[in-house]
Amino acid sequence: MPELPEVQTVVNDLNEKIVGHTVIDFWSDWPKAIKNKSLKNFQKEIQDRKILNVRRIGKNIFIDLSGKKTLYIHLKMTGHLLIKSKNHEPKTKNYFGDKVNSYVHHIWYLQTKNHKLQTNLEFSDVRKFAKIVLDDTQKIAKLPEIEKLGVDAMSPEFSFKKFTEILNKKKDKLIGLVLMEQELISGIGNIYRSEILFESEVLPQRKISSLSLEEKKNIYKNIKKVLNKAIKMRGTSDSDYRDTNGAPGNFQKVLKVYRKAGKKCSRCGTIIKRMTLGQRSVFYCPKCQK
DNA sequence: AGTTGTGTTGAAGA
DNA sequence: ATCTTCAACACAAC
Repeated sequence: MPELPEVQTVVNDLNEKIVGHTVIDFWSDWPKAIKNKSLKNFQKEIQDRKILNVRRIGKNIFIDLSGKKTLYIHLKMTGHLLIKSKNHEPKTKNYFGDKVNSYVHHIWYLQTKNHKLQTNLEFSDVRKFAKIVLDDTQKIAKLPEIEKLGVDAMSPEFSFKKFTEILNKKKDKLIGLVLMEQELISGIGNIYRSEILFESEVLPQRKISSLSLEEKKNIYKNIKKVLNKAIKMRGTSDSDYRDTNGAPGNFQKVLKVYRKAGKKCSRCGTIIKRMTLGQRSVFYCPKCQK
């Protein structure tokens, strides 16, 4: 499941590999993913645009194109972008044959100006929940779902003061829910909320109003720490997520509680528990977390 | 072989 | 307003 660290990994890869390339064609067998125009118009409007820059807010990816257009992509649950260069195979092991990478429903055909490099940007998405929008950069920024996004969890603007302000507005809510709410803080999903709260030794079902200053500081610190570590490890490939080479990340190797129900806590040996919070599973150690 | 779990987000229902 | 449920969709696991 792509959350902030996975999306950051993809954005870094795209900036490294496809900036400067021009879109020469586009193919799709699932045009439903394109939210604001027909396949035909999408193809017409993206053609000959140069890729200038790639950025993100929370889990949302923005590919800035020439002519003041932006390609906005949300990977949702199983979406991942693959970069396949025609001219040279990836230096490392080739993962493109893996089943998880085989559900390609959209392809951007790219080319460098001198025609030296031909590259496909392919979008694999088993469950087809992903979203693609192409529009003026300004209009993308004004989309309701973008405009209402909360502060990005890894941005410098997300200070402890800001975190406290957010918490103060949500005193009656549960910390396990607040961490996931994209309109409050953007970027944290189901995997990292469990991991952050484990590291913070706070139970997910705790009410905001019951948290001490010490606990709040601890949670804030661990949001940055856990996400940073996950970015360094190129994200979690618990199920479908893959990087632009089709390769899995590494953070699943160091998960402490996520999907560990029934297993022993790495810190104290107590059996890790699972509960449902906001229609999703949350995992915790009943002894380490208070 | 049918049922269930999986999790992101937006929309619909209460 | 605010909370809860569902729907989008496909597959693995039971």
